[in-house]
Amino acid sequence: MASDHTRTAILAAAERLYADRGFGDVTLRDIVAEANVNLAAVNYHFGSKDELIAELFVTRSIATNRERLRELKAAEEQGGGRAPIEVILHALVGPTLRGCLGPENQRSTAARFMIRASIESVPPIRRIKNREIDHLRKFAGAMRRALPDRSDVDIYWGLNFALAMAHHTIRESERLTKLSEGKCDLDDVEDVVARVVSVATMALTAGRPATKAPSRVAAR
Amino acid sequence: MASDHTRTAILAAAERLYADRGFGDVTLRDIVAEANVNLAAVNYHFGSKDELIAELFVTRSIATNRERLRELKAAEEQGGGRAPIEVILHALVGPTLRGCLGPENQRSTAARFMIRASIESVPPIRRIKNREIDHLRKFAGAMRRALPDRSDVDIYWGLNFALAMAHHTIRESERLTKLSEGKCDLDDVEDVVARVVSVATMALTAGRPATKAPSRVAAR
DNA sequence: GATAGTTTCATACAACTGTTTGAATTGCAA
DNA sequence: TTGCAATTCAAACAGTTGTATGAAACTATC
Repeated sequence: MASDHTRTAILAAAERLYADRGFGDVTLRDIVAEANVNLAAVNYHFGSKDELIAELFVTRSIATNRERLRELKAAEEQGGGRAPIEVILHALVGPTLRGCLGPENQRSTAARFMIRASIESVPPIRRIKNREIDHLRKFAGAMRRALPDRSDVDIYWGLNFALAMAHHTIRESERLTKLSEGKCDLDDVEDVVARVVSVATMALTAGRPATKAPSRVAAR
Repeated sequence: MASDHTRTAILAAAERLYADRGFGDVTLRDIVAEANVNLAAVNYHFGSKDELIAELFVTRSIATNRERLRELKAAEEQGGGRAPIEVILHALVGPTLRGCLGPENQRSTAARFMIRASIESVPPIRRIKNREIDHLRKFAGAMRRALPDRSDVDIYWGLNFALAMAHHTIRESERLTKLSEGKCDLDDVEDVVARVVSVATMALTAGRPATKAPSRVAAR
């Protein structure tokens, strides 16, 4: 019962700070200062710093996965159990990209926190992270249904590359902007999503499905 | 002068530990224990922990970039100043992938350290990292020469996606193995390189070169 | 072999970490 | 109001961190 105000303030402050500065740099004292609560409040309400991080991660993890699965299910139901591969990939990378890119002021703290979590991987998060594999398997299943001719290996590689492009673009968005001298517009989120989905779709549909190596590259 | 033995031992131990466990978890005491030297030796030989990390990163950074550029230059000279895009991409992602994947025992500590550095980005490294942009620009230049019809934007996105796939595959290699139940063979490095190069090539060559969006994706 | 310069070593230091403690304060039910 | 539990708070705790110190052990030159 009670107001829960302190708990909430700690969660919000922690998420914001972790998202901005990473787990390594943020101390409990930083968090309680930002939240305007007493130092001991963290241990009182959460037990330990690790449990605070874990709660943060679990909450956001569930929310993100739910959003992705919602998009996926809607697409599959509409297609009678089989959604186009582009739409599946859209459901996979869209939510995260939309949350982490776009104009500065409308970027979701939650999404930025999740990116941090996927990068820095502190112990409390690493322990939980295995569940995500089950989540990804659902997408692999949908992709298999969309591309019944492709081998499992190709499906998993396509899934891997789709996540790679989405996450890397978010993580290195600053560098890409600088490298391209602003020519790559990271604020146009839907364009970014379209590019990632497009390339991932090509990766999954091009070449001959049967053979192991998807293409030959001149070595010399 | 002198033996330099201590210096070298510290560098080697630090690189190994950082590569394995990340910057956050490894203390100076871990390093000197692994190197069998006295605690004060680090500050004596390097000045500070940050300077040790910086020296490690600079050294490896130069070496990796030199290897990539060597492959690139050889290819361009052989092609009369214009190398095929596949070969350029091969030079870009090949060295890193070869160093970080493959059978456990032959993975290069240096490459794994660089991956850590590209992920955890501690302050001393962040300061140096800007130079890499100049290095990437050389690859962007080569890619532009290989694909004169492509817009700069597409070139940079292709470059970004190529690095994305390479780095993400290395970073999440364990998860990909687990997700695919071993079906994706991360030890077959040349297959991985071929896949990354193949997809990146498609990203750079498919669709119509002129328009901004490389392809349309069904939004519904 | 004495001397000067370099390198090692054990030890101490100050700063910071997450956590604990026990007393004060608050909120609410009887 | 009284009583009791939940919550807040300042202070201290024990552990770890990177760094500094000054004496000891080397190494090479004369």
